[in-house]
Amino acid sequence: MSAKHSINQVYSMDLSERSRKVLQAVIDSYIETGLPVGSAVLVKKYEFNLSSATLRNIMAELEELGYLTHPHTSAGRMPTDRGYRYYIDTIISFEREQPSFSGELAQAEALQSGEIHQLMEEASQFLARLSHHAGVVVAPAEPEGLYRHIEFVRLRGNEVLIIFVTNTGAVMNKIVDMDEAISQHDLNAFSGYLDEELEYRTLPEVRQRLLELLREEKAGFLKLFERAYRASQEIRERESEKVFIGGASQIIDSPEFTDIEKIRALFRAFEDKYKLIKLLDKSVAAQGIKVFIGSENPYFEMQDCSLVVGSYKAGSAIGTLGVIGPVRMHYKQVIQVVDYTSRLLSRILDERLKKGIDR
Amino acid sequence: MSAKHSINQVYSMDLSERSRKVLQAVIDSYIETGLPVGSAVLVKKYEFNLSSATLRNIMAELEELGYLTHPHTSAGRMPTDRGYRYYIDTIISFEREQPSFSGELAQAEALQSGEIHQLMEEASQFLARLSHHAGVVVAPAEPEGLYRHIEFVRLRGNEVLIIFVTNTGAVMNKIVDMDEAISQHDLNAFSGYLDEELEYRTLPEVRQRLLELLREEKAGFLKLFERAYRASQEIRERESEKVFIGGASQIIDSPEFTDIEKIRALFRAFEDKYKLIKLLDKSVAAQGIKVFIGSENPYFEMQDCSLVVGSYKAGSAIGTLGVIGPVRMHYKQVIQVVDYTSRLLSRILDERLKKGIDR
DNA sequence: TATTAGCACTCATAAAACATGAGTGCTAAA
DNA sequence: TTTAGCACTCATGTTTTATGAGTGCTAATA
Repeated sequence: MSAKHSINQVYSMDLSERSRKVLQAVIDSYIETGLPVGSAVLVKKYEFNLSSATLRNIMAELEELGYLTHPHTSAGRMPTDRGYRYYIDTIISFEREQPSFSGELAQAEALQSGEIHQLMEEASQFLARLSHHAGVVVAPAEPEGLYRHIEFVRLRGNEVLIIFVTNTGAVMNKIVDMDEAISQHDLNAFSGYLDEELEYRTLPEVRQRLLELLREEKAGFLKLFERAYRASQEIRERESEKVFIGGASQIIDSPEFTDIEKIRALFRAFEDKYKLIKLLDKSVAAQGIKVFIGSENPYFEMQDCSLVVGSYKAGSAIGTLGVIGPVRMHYKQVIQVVDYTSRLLSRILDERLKKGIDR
Repeated sequence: MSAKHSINQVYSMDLSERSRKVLQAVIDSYIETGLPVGSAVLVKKYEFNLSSATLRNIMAELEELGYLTHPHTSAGRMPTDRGYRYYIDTIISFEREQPSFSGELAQAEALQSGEIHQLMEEASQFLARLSHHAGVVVAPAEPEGLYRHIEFVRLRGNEVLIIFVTNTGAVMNKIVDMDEAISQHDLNAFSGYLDEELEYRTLPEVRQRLLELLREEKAGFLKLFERAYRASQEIRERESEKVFIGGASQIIDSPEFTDIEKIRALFRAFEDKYKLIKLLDKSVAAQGIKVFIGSENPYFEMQDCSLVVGSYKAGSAIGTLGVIGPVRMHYKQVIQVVDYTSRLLSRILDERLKKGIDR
């Protein structure tokens, strides 16, 4: 599914079928147990018709190629980041249908009626529950939907509350300070004017049009235009900052995080939402799922973690979501969960969107 | 400041001035270093003109009374929860003015213009930063402010978006499904009607009045009334569920939490926002700061923590806020921080409120 | 009577010594 | 090319052995 990291490494040829099977067995076993895998274990658990000595030779080979390591001489083998990479890129395969999730699906569908941010919050918990790791959902930079209505409410002489509404029912608001008092009557007139002017536009178009109108305007609502435009900018920034993290405590459950220092660093990173956003947003270039394994991770606070990222679309806007967990995670399952959730979320948002289209 | 736990214990009399000083010294030293305090340390660090032997006798006495313990025979003394309780109730004193915070104050003031939830989010981080523990802010069960405006936006035939606005600029919204189509024109008429009917009422009054109007209503807007009322209920529940936790990772820094199990339990508890709300809300009976020390804590997941809780008022509504940290915390400082923040937050909200009053 | 010096005793903690066994790499035979 | 065999390594766990901080108690002292 991911390509970036495999593109300039042609490793599919330099491994015999047998070696690949051994690598898979080692990784499978290690993912399952968390214990370094010795040659004897391979003989017992898997059906190679080979002796432990032969398997030792093969593993030594795989180690030379950088796919496995040794914690120390007398220990079994465990995968390196590179080993995991190979495993994901060329060994395991994915099926789309996930009948095992269907029980949980009903619950997710129930979200449909909720508020959009609540939906994302619950989606992050959904990810966490299914993956047994931390789930993250980042709201799209641009809220979904088309312009539907703008309302100005005068709070006090100079303070005016601006409310934007999209046809999907998203509500965004901002208090602005006008330099001079404006009557509610004038505000209503302006609102009506904008409703006609901006109807059915996407939000980027709205901002664009506001800017044009602002420039055309000779007098009258000049100040109001200017404030509305600025508000639309600020709202956009504010909305795009929303991150939802579910099941962060699951991280602690992983036996790999015995080291308090690592846990601390990780939770610090979780608190720095801005970084998280950048991390996820940067990660997702196109469609599909992308996996970052340990050291591949752009943020070094997270180099003990792996990251499985996907995207979902809300109309024209694109949001990101993913799972953060230890490097030793059940990639196949997690990738399927992320894939499933991203499509689920897209579908739910799509339905909301469709509802709004013919108002 | 707190009384609950000291009311039925008359311990102020049964301790000599000297014993009290020793208890204070032990607790001070323990809070500072985290190490059990031996008699020799007391001689060195504090100016009792007593030998270590005498201090040993006094400490043995304090132990008998239940204020101190021994981890083992050959270790120094450390406070029990009861010891901390005595310490807080009758030994330390608090000053209101906190010049050391003033540097941070400016930053907090800057919050004033932000959205209310962002304000609370930042307040939780403010608490965390100043206390070096986790900071929690719970939104008031009832949003501040008075009725200002209601807006109905038709999204699609049967779906209507209801937006409530208070005179403080709080915006709450909810999508409802009408059984039959209603024109935007009718919705506007209804909105105008409600604006006249509900102006300047508090939100509980609004709900009350809506219910009355609903009963009086023979026909016409009956269904709309009913939906508006139900929306107001649901919004209330939703709004009251907001909890903001800042600096949760600070918890991990405390050397007391070496035990991964404890950390995990705690973070689980943090994720269960509903419980947190109950915890804080139940804790604050009246004005003032309340302290829960270790086992005094109503939730056993948190019996290794202490809790310093305060309240703030937003108009007629009351919200809670506090700090959660290890039992060995710098109570004096933390109490001052919570006290300070609660008054700061009240003041900021009050100013917002005043602005709204003469619209 | 209150305080203190002195001393035997306790026990957590750290270091050292030792045993165990899982798992390896290598060699030589099959 | 595979495998049996064996010496070797080294993390992990256990036992042993100091070390010393800190106590409680007793008897001397002010």
